[in-house]
Amino acid sequence: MRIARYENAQTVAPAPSAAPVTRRRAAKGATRAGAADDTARERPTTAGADGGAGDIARTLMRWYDENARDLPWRRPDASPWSVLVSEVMLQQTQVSRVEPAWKRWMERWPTPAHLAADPPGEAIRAWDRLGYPRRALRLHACAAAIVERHDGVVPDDVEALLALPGIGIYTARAVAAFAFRQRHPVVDTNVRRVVARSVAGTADGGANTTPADLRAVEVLLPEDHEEAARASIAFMELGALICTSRAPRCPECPLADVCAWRRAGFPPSDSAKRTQQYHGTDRYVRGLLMAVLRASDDPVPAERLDAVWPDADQRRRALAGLLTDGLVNQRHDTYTLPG
DNA sequence: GACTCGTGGTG
DNA sequence: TCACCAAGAGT
Repeated sequence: MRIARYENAQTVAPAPSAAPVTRRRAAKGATRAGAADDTARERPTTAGADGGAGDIARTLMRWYDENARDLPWRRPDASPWSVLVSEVMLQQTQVSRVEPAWKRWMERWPTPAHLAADPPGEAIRAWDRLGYPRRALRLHACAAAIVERHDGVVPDDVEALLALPGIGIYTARAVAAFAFRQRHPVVDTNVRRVVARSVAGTADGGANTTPADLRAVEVLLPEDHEEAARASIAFMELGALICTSRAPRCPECPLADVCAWRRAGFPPSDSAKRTQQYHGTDRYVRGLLMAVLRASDDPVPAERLDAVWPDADQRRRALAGLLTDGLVNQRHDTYTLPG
């Protein structure tokens, strides 16, 4: 795990303190020595005293059993295709926004062959406002590749998955682990953060998954494949629910007793946050153009696209980019989603 | 490795 | 309010 840089104190979550409810209990008076920190009582389990790697995974799995969200793509009857779709939708998009879109998507296109049989523009339209519509286009291309290369069956090995459009280092491993219950380190931003804090003692992980990250997580996984798959999703769930980027709930964390970041006094991160404005950017104008095209069943005249944004130069850049990306087709002076 | 690519939730 | 940030991938 790459050692994190330090960010300015402003963006760092305050070192977690006892919640009011724990204060009340403390006021009643804990007499046992060492019981003053009754935040420990709120933790369902604690990691083993030796702090071994296996203990972290097992502690996390026990915590996961009690605290995991009931998400449809995690259910035992979820198909590999449905898991793959969920993973692509979840790339940079919150669970709360993905869930309804995923349900509609799976009802309409229950297999790769169903999706591949429809034009890519329909995938882009159904993607609606999930963001990054190139993901929809790649997911459609992914379905077509699965049909062509794998007889419509989602492949179960990482290398074959990695070769599919829109499937990168994270998603390939996530599908192999969660859909096929294989033993692979699955490293996303949540896992990088959990391991950076609990093991390395730094506030956050790196921006991308490195081979070193994969090795650091691999040694934490149980040997058993099914248990490794459960541990992997438990790491992610802890990062999503407890060990969050902004306001971690350390008093509720099952790893609090072994957390290196906590032991070190919650040293801040110095990772430079890049100021990202959205409104008025080329990306924003792309979004405006795509919204018009998604909403129309007929070819859209250029004048209608011209109306979405006053800056003609910016409009032209955005539209050119969309054409280059294959998200938009041009016919004479009209535009459509790709057919 | 830095940069691009949407949209909305949140503290 | 507003800056951060959310299960990354591709170039």
